[in-house]
Amino acid sequence: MPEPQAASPRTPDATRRSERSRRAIYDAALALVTEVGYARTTVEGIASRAGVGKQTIYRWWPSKSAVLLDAYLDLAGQAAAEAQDGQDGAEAAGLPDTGDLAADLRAVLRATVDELNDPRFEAPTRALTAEGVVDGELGARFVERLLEPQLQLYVDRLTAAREAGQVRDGVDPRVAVELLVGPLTHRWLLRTRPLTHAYADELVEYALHGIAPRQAVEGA
Amino acid sequence: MPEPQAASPRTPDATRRSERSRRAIYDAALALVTEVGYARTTVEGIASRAGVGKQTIYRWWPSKSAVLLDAYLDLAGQAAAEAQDGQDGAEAAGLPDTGDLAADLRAVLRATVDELNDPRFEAPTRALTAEGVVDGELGARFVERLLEPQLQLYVDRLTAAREAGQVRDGVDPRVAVELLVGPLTHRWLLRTRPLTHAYADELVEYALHGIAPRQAVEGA
Amino acid sequence: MPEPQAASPRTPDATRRSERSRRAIYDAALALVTEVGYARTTVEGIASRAGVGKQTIYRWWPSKSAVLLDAYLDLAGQAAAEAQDGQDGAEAAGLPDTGDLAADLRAVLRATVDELNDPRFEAPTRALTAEGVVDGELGARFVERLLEPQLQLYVDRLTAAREAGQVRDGVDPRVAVELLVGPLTHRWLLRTRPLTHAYADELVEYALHGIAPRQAVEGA
Amino acid sequence: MPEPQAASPRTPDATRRSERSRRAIYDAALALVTEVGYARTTVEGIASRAGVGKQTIYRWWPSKSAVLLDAYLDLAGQAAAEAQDGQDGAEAAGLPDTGDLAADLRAVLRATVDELNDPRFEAPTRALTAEGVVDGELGARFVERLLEPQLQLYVDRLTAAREAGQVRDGVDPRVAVELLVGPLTHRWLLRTRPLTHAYADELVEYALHGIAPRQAVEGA
DNA sequence: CGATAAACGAGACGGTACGTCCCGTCTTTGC
DNA sequence: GCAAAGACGGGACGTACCGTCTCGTTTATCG
Repeated sequence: MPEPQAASPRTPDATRRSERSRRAIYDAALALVTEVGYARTTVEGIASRAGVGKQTIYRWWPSKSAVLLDAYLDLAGQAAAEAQDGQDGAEAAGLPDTGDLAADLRAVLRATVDELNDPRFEAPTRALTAEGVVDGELGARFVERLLEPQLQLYVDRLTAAREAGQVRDGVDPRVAVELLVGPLTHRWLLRTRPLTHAYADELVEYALHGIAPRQAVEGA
Repeated sequence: MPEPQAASPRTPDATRRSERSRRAIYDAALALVTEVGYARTTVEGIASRAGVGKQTIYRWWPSKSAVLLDAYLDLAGQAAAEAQDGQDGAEAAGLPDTGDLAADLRAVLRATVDELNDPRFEAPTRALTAEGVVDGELGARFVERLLEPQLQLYVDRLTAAREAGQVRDGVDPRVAVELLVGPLTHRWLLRTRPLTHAYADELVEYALHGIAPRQAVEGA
Repeated sequence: MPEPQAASPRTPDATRRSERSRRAIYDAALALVTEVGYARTTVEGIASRAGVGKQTIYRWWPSKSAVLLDAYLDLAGQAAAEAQDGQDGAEAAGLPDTGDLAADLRAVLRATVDELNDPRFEAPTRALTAEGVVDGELGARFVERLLEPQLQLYVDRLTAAREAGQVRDGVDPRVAVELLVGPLTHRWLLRTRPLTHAYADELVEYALHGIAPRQAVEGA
Repeated sequence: MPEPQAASPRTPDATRRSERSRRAIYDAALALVTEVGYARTTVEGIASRAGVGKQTIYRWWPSKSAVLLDAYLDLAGQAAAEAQDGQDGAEAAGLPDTGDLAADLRAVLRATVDELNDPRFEAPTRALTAEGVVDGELGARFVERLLEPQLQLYVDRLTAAREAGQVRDGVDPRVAVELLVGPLTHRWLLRTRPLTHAYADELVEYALHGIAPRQAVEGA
């Protein structure tokens, strides 16, 4: 039953789309970005490596960066699904909550450090971030689809902590999150210093002091 | 063919360099990046706009990004010189030290916010940062020539504060700096939230709490 | 899979063919060639204009030129049928034979001039002729199906004239035909000079002199 | 001293043109047309075979057919120069004039037959003629640069013959030329019959009868 | 002060990739 | 089971820039 309402002139029919090609394009795009870098990755190269016509790429994506974004989201989705399997599965992808806020944050930030240092992720993540810095639209989608959901997990965990009295009233959890994540990102993006577990621990320590209730600090 | 002793063919004679062309190239590069964005700024476009032969660009710079970096450093240098004129001039570009650490940091961070929001700086800064994220070598030069000297000013101010007992012993000033600057950069680069004075103030508050001496907090 | 007795997969069943589509394809092909020229007429364009799937064209024709050839033969057939209605119909499409060879040939050549100048025919005739010049196979079909039958009419008329003593013995009627038709075609194809009735008359005069019996010329 | 008047915006500087590339392009174009035919000759193919950038072709010619036209004119020029060397040289490329008109024309038409049957010329000549049939502008240039000069030689020879009383007064030499050349072209382009010396001789015989003075025929 | 050599403006060159148009094939859906 | 629709792998289009390479033309020391 063809939907008569939708589908403007130049809009292809998504139901006929080749899954095979989509996968091949994702794989080729990620491989090329990793191997030769973003600037030297070309649509033509992706098409040729994926064994696909160029038009098949241009039919579904407007630009190289858009392809890479989807390829990356797909990769992140897979990685998340795998990680999920290691947990009990029921309560989805929340941050751990053992009651020990500092320990929980250290674990998560250390994991983030590891991921950022993982060569499998490094090239595409850098490429997309850089592209998003310059191309507002791509950046917005990147943030919306990937970054914000992740930050929201921190916000949730910190909100819980505040309700448990571990965080000072009046602290904006959003700002608190950025106090942790901002420096990490800064170091990684700008390569000013190596990104280590020790750095993650230090950040957690300073940030938690910064947002702790006054008496909590006193009692420590 | 008499071989002169010095200066191989590939090394142009910098003393004969046309200052006029250099300036025109900087201006054209910055203007184009601002007007059409980094990706659509081309060496050919810069040359044509500057009324300069392409070879004159390739003679002195290896790539588009290198031109832009120099153009940007030139711009930053001018801006710094102007800002300098407002100060007493003798003790160069140190951070203010009124004794009130929080107030000093708020002032500096607010100024940074203003600069990042200045459309005159935004496009080239984003362009160079993004390029540096992906191109390690350019990034390194960008950091070395521009970012590190600035961060060092913070480090100096915080070191002074620590000696004055306003910062907890054992706190790494470098990490403390990143606690302030990292979140700011994060917000600006990724455009997750608007960059305001209020945000700068909040960061200073939380960060200072985080690195304050225990008793200082207690006594507050 | 039950193999039906006749019609291999590659041979579609012509009895089920859609007459409606065939007509629409002919019309679209001729219209496009006339409007945008042969080179910019595409199979996709014909299909879309005819409201027909591309495969419907490829099912029945091997190439763009083959479609156009059939479309043209169809058009020529219609034109011939119309012209026929003006005659007594019984003796089909022979050249007129009033006994005055020169007058008969003038009439026919003038009619040919008019047809070649008819914008309805010009574009497709040029397109097919040009294609046939380069593509031997298409050219052969074009000649066999269209040109040769027409030239044969001239041959017949001239043979009759020779038997009536109006043409010198030993003259090859085929060559004589080309003496008339060749120059006409030459002028039309190569656009060296305008194609007029006067030119047709002149050709008839010279050619008839050329093939006349010696005494006939003497007696004239 | 740069000429300030000439050279509109997008007009390249012809004085800097690479003769090497021009030659390579001509050779590649002619070779490809001969080897794979006009339709399957591509600008990309010519460029690649000539070891030349595509832009170098598009800088100097607007289309594939224009390239081929120039390549062909070059070839024809060379061939003419070679042929010239065989003659006494002084009186350029006029048709022979031995006083025997029929013999002279037979010689020339036979040479034309040989050239049209020469595989070295066949493919490009067909290609250009066909293209000119469809593309009026190219056709006009082809006729002007190549065909008309040749036909003019015939016109000159026939005019001389008329003055010598070998051609009837009142005969238009131009039409007379087409009486000879038209049928030849017709047979060659449309491949209706093989193109032979005998055919050339027959054409000369009939055509000369057609344009002979009345008494001349009588006296023959 | 005039010679000379380097930097300059200009832009042609061999290339690579762009994003688009069609090719001819294949697959899905509906009549 | 043909037909409309159109996605697919592929090839070529004509354009934009790349970075290199001559060209004359300034320009600015040096002999």
